[in-house]
Parts: sequence; C-alpha cells; structure tokens
Amino acid sequence: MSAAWAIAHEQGLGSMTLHEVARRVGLRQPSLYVYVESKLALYDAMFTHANAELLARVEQAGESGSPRVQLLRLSRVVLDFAVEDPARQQLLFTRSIPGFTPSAQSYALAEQLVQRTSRLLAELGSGSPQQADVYTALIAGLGAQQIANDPGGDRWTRHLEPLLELFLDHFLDPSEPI
Amino acid sequence: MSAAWAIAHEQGLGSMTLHEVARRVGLRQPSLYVYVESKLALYDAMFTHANAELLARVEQAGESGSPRVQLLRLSRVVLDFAVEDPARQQLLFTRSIPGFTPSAQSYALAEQLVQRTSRLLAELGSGSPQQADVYTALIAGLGAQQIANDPGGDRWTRHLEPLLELFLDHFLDPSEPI
DNA sequence: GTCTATACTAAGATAGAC
DNA sequence: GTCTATCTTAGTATAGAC
Repeated sequence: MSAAWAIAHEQGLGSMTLHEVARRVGLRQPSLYVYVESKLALYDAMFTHANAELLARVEQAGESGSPRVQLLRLSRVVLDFAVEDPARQQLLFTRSIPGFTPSAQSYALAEQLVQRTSRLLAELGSGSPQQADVYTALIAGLGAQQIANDPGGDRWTRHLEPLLELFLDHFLDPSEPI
Repeated sequence: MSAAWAIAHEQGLGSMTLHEVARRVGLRQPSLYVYVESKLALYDAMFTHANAELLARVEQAGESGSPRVQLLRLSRVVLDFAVEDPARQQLLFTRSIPGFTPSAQSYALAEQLVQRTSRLLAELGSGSPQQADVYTALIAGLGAQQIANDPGGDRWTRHLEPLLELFLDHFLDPSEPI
C-alpha cells in the first residue's frame, strides 16, 4: 500500500503500475495477485487507505472549541490533506480513473467525514444542503487551484480561513439565503 | 480535431488514442503523422482549439452593461463551458496529462481571458492578485464539484451568481480585506 | 507464496512502397 | 498523403513449476 502511494505521489496516479509496485517491494509482478485481485481492487484499497488516514487526522485535530472553531480546524485539515498530494486528491475527490468507482464499503468511510462536516455546518446555521454544497465548493476550489497552479505553495490555501469567515457570517443572517 | 474532442468527450481524455482518432476520420494511424508531430502536439492543438472556442463565446456574450453585469455574464460563460465537458476542463484547467504542458503560443490564448477578467475585477474594486485568486477558486470549485458529483446537472453551478454577489459585495467595502 | 514464462492487448512511432 | 508492415515498449493477467 505505501509503495503504491509512493509511486502515485512521485509520478502520478496514472503511472502507478503493478510492475513498479512489485519492484519496490522486492517481488515480481505476478506475485502481487496473491494480495490483490486486480488493479482496480488496488485502487479501491488505496481509496479506503487514504480516507482512513484523513479521518484519523480529523479525529486527532480534536473536538474542542466552538462549532465555528471546529469547522475552521476541520476544513484546514481536509484542505491541507488534499493539497499535500495531487494523486490523493485525484483519487479521492475526482472521478478520473477510467473504470474505477469506489466500492460501497470504501465509500462508507468517506461518508463519515461528510456527516461530521454537515453536523458542524448545521450548528452554525448553514445546515441546508445548498449551503453545504457551497461550502464543499469553496474547499474544492482552493484545493484545485492550489494543486494546478502553485503546487507545494499556499497561494490559494491561505485564503481558507477568511473565506470561511465570510461564508459563515453571511449565512448567520437568515435574511440572506443563497 | 473534432474527432479527437469527440473521443475525449465520450471516453475521457486518457482514452483518446491516435488509433481511435484515425479510425474516426477514415485513415490509418500512421497517416496522422502527416498532420501532427506527436501525441503531445495533438494535445497542444486541442488546448489551443478549446481556448479559442471559449474566447469566442466570451466575445459573443458581449461587453454591454455595468462591469458587475459583465463579470457575472463572463463567469457564467466560463463555468458553463468548463462543466459542459469534463475532458475539456481536465485539459484546460488541471495539469493531469503526464508530460503535457501547453506551449507558450497556446498558453498566450489562455492568458487573454485572464487579462479580461482581471480588468473587470479591478473595475469592481477587487483588483488585487489575492482577490483575483479567490475569484478563480470560486469558479474552479463550483466547476470541480459539479463535474465530480453531479455531471450534467446544475447542483453547484446554480450557486454561481449568489456566490459572486457575496464576494463582490464583500470587497466593495475597503475595510474588509481578505 | 513466489517464481519463470508467456499470453494478450494496445499504445506511439518509424520505414519505405505507392 | 496514404498505405502496409513493423519496431518498440509496456501494461494486466494467467498457467504451472517449485
């Protein structure tokens, strides 16, 4: 698993081949079929693996503080995680691997994060599905631009907190629906 | 060119092969080398082609109205264009084709759009580079989420105008820097 | 569980005839 | 300009020995 992610990180998700994975773990390519059923199954395992790590980081960030503080912290963790590794962002948040869709089991893990975020948003008065969609678009937009145009930097990610403040302030006022 | 785009649209950018392009235009694959120097050169031509079409649509949308109205209209055109075809969005706005970077000449076309947008933003009091970055993130975020999670729909794109209004209103007030 | 050997598929690119 | 034929590379996957 870590070998697969290392390749994806260094050369892109599309360059992750079973031959290269095998080489890194000191096996021959056919031997991998003892451990994975197919290449798509490996993608699925990677999807689960990455989601588990993200969830762990979110847990570690803790639940202390006001809902607003919690949401800001959670958003920061998710954005940094997504931007850290373009390959990971590609696998987790886009649907660009031909033939790959996450299995129901692996998708369940990803759902947990959505649940947690939704709860916080609801506590902050931005609980409607539409508001949650706008929230995810803000995070996705900063991440996408960061990766595409300033990989490794913070030209976009540094706007996370002020942008969220703007978003949350706006929706605290019930006279301003979006 | 249109055959190449048709394949990318139907099966994804990664599935666009010279064999398939040739098949569609009634030629054998080697014959294409009379017209393109390599596959990467074909990507570059597609990049230019798509940018030219986007610019044409922006021109067609016209320059009438206040800067605010113009920016809203331009943003709508760009977002709809990006969302229309995931493959196009992938080629134009991400850097996910291994080995491909737009040539200087083709990139110049893309720059024109940036210039135009920057001018409008400046007229609206959001002319700083930071504000322009936030603007692009808003568009990119709505587009990315739309394509990844509701292709063909408008679950995210419908929030474009209210979100831009919020953004512009906020920056009209000089006491609120981001 | 791991190996060698191999089948199968498919891609980009080139040579040279017409 | 287009063709056939071929080179070269590279990938997933399977068969069967050890």
